[in-house]
Amino acid sequence: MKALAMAFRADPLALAFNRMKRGIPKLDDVARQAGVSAATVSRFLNNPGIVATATGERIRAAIEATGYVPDLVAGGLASAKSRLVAVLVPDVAQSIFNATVEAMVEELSIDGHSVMLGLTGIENARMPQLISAALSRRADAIILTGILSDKPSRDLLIGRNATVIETWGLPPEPIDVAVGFSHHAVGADVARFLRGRGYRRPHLLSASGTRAMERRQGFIDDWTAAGGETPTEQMFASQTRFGHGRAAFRAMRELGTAPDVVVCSSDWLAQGLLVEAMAAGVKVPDELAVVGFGNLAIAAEMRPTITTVDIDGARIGREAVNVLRRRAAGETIAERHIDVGFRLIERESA
Amino acid sequence: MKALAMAFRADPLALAFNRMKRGIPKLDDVARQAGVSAATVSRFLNNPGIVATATGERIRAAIEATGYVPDLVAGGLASAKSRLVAVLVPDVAQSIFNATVEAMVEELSIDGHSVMLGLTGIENARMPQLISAALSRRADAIILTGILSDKPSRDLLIGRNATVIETWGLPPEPIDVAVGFSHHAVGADVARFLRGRGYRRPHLLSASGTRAMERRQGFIDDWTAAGGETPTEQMFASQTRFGHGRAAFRAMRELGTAPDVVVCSSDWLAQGLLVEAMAAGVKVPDELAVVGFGNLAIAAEMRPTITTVDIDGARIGREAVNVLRRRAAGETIAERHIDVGFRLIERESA
DNA sequence: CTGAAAGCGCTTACAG
DNA sequence: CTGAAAGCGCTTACAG
Repeated sequence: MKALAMAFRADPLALAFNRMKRGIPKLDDVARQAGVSAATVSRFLNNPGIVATATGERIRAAIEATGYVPDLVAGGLASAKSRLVAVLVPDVAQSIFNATVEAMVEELSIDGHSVMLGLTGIENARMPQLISAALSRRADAIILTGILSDKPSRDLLIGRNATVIETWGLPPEPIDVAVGFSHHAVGADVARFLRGRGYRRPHLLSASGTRAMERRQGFIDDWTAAGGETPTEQMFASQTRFGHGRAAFRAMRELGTAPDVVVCSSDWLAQGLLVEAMAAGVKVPDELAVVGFGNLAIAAEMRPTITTVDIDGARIGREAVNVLRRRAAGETIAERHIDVGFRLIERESA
Repeated sequence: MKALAMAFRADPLALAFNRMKRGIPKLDDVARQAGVSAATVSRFLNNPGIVATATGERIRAAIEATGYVPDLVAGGLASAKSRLVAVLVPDVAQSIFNATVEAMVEELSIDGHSVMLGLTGIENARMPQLISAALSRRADAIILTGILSDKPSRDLLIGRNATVIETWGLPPEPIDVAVGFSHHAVGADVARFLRGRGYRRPHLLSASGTRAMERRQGFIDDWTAAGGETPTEQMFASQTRFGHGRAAFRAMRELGTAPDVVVCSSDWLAQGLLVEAMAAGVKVPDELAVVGFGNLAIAAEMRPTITTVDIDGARIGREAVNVLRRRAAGETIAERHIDVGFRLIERESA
């Protein structure tokens, strides 16, 4: 059955025949049925208000009767608006960006936009191909997490005057608009908080990504500026998963000086650490305190609950889409940075 | 700058002017530059082998020189192939389907397909709109998780002879092809396993979704058929998250008869239960055993490690894409069901 | 408020 | 192996 359809594909006449047989109606069919021109049907579809009520009603009935579904591919070509937004994230399996993606997709679909999802992979290796794919599809906008560092891609996008929203960070020179927060400030805030709580020997557990590195630097800058010793630390190649936290716990125990608090670059790390500490009979936070990052659902649910930094990922997604909305409404966006901030959530683990 | 671009949009002449000014090259520009016809450039792009080597080289150089990026919207309209696949899942925030989505996106992008991501929401409420959107975009295929139960959508897809892959289940009558496993069999297997381990008073903790209900039924059928008492149980409205496991633990303690094992419909539930049990000083599995579902990363990382049912979500994604590949290669797919099976993973918690 | 017509940027059967 | 031409299904300025 499918093979048959494929065989037909090659020949336009056969294709037309095939469509007739299968009865996929097009705009013309609706127009004929309603006794109006194709132009009027198109207007009704895109801007019902400008069509006479009676005409509109006939068209509505014709659409219903024919089961017409507009061809957005053809529409996009004709109008130079794709109603498609590319969302590019590193991964989706277990990602801190998932709440952002979810919020974006929901907001965009309210506006009648579709989402083209691209996974850029570790270190954003596939970013250039995905940018190119987004341009190929004539995406109305590209939303990505992190900062676009690939120079050729940047130039391409700037050259095309593309709408690009960078999220989860505030680069000094965004391509277009950035929605995020200062990772450096997060690190500094955590340092200040821990100092206030009387901790003296922090140990940093970080993923090696750009953003985690900025938080780390923020912590170190603030901590040492206040006279603290340079913290001990451990780094992980890529993503920080639960398992790393466990491994880290063991490695930490072999350090010369025992830390009194561990600053983790994700709640997954913090969780892994916690589980391992409990299994080893180490009391948290009395013998070892733990701070996470992200305020994932688990942070509030673990025992002990995890002190962490809350990032409102869904809000980042909504703000990003909101920029697109304002643009679509003709507004010129003056700000190039939209800071959604963050909140340190004090719980039991530190 | 953006507002200016928008102002231009309305007028095609201005648009053409705008493009020239901004220099977005099209196929014709490449053809002119290479001294060949547009048809030949198109052929080179879609099937380099049928173009003479020297010609191809000139075209390649012209593409490079102009910075041409093909317009897949126009191409899609002309060829009736969108190279777009719609992937429809309930959510992406914390979903058991994420590994499947990830694998699909990666495999599809290898084939040069883009992914249109749709979130169907609780109870797949937005499924009909998303099906319609996918058809509007002329998606080459629609991959969805679960079974498509909405009758109008089913009819629409069947009427259009659409390529539809249903995943994570094996419905008796798939629309087209289904890739998944038997949830009933999972439940039965878990029952058999626990009986073999000597457990006598299972307690079922289930989400109310279709698939969880099938596993529950499979458990009950097998358990009672073997002479077991009908298990006690608790149900959750929608998704099963970590927090539910904690709440469930407390509720369970008020039951008349204390269960000796809890069968959870997800690893998140199991994890929540475990955390709460540990906090309450209840020993797992000696005083209370726990079984999860899904074999998420955390299942192997928790202390104690969680006995669960492994579903190879990534494989489901790959198999689904593989069906599309075989179709594209002209193969007729005889099987309507592709069973990827499951594995009970025996760990410490039960 | 509505219609006729041109055009969006490609692909592809046909003919050479 | 290559070109000329028709066509994919819409949108929209123009004219009424």
